[in-house]
Amino acid sequence: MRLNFWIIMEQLIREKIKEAVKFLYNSEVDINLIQVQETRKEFTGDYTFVVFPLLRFSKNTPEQTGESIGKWLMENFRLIAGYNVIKGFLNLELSEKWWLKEFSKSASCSNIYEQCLAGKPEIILVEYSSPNTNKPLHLGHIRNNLLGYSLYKILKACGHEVIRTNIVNDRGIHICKSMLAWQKYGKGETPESSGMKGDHLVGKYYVIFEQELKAQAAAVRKGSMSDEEARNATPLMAEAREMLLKWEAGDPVIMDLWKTMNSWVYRGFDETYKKLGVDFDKIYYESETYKDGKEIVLKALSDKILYRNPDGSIWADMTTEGLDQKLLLRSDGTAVYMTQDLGTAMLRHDEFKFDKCLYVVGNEQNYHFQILRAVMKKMGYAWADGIIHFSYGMVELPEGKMKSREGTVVDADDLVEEMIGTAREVSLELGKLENFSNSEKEEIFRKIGLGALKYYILKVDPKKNMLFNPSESIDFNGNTGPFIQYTYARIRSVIKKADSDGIRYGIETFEDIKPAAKELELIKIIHKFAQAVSEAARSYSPALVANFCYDLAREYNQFYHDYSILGEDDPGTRNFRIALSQVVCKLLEAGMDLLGIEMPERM
RNA sequence: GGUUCCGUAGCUCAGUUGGAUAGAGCAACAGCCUUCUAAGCUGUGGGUCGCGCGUUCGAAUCGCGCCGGAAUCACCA
Repeated sequence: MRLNFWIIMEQLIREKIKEAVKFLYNSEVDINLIQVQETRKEFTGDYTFVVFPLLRFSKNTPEQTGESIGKWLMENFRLIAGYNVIKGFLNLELSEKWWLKEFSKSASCSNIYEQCLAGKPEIILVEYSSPNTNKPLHLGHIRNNLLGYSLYKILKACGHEVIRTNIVNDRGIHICKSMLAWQKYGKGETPESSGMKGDHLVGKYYVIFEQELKAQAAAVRKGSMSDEEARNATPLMAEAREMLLKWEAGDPVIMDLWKTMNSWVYRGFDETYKKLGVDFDKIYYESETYKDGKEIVLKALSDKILYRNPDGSIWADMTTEGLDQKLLLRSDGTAVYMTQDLGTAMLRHDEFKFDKCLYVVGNEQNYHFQILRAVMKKMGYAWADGIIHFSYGMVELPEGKMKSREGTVVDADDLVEEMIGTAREVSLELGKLENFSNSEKEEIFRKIGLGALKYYILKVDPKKNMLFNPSESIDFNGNTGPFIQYTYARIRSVIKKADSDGIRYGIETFEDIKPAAKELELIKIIHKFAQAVSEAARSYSPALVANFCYDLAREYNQFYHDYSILGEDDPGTRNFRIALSQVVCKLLEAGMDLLGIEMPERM
């Protein structure tokens, strides 16, 4: 198995330098002192050796030391074709022939991810999406879904067995709120009768509940009552609590309503998931897992790992781990959020025996997951080490956080439609798709609109909060999804023309080619693909893949602009350029696929 | 107040385990379509990497202290 050769090469060079130091200065040097890195673009060379740490062995100036080592490498390491020393930096050049050979090897390699395989394959669960069934998905969920799906793709590309899961939060007081509002004010409205998407319809009644509650709270409010107290004192809230009790008791009327309204929501969610292109292997429902959680808690209580308060509530004392006391079961015996997460984790481990379980959940829940892992470890489940909270940042609007109560949420469906609409507008204005049918055009608009949205979100470092300004629409130029898609479509078009012109091309050894600077540059970037993907898998960051795709596309566009491909007279050079284009095309498609972005063949 | 995360160009963001003169895009300005797609390419301007101190040959990157922003500290999820 061939690993990433930038890294292998680096290792090789370091070993050679160790040899050089032994020969030249008669000292055994710790290999970790030998720093080799990629040469910065503005200097000539491929790898740079930083000589400063070795000065104490050479007892010479940085320049002299670099010069001596460079000379020795030239004579004793045939892959090095040249070197130069600038200040304390020794830049080493690999031979062009070597690069060309590597290029033809990768170009003819059938498994594009071959070099991404690193480390031993693991079983990894990825939990993402995790919606509530009382309101539709919004921009925050979009970031969650895209990150989760992309992580799945990236980890899988690196050879892991990855299972996508979703936990649906389908029980609790918030669900009862929308049910109650529908019961009281809904007049039997259904998705069919209203023409609304199921999740939006249910979300509408959740909002109605909140409005009604606010009005009632204002009416009952007296004296020094806090907002919270006033809300809890309303008749409406009392009704909601009563409904929750009935739900837990399995009241047939309530269960029926619950199932009906949930089914509306699921149909709505499915539509949104489908549009976003995300999918799951296994869906868990909180209404089914919270009971397992209770059992785990009760067992731990009898094992004296937990303790019971006089009021009957059950707690974990996490102060020894530097955390707080944590409630795991209410005094009335009902489950809290943590309870169901314990149950779900256990179920998942029983079912899949995962090495890692990745929770794609916003950074607002950092504390929750810290506790979850610590509690499970305290209970003696060693595999809890595999619980990893993939914590991502919030999507903020110019006026701050999105708040459903204040109506400042950006709805997922609306946003997707808007993006496709903008793609349509821009595309029609450019007028490049005239001989396409309407359905073909719509398919292209969809890919571009979604590509713009997905790339916009995934190119940002996941752990950072990001800003979305709805009044400035997402760009289609520059460092964007459509730019990369455009580059791809352009290459497709070149290859199509080569075919229709009857030009013969293929992957050869390219031994006689004298590559131009831009072409060599392209070859080098191409070979960073594996590095970007495996690094993205290691650090859980789709952004690395996104930024790699952009670099590659930009480099190709410059190359495309500077050189003629099909117009080139020399067949060997022409063939080489077509091969370069083909490989870039393949890598862009693969890289964007890791982000869940589809590529249009024309645009 | 405790804990965690963030602070890089007017705006949105990159910046590998510390390394050379800090990188893109957007916005502004100036060029380039009779030739494989101009959703592109080229150029110009724009920076005290929040502030200070320290660690060292070398700091946007590591440590400490401030300043500013966010999240969290529920018998909510």
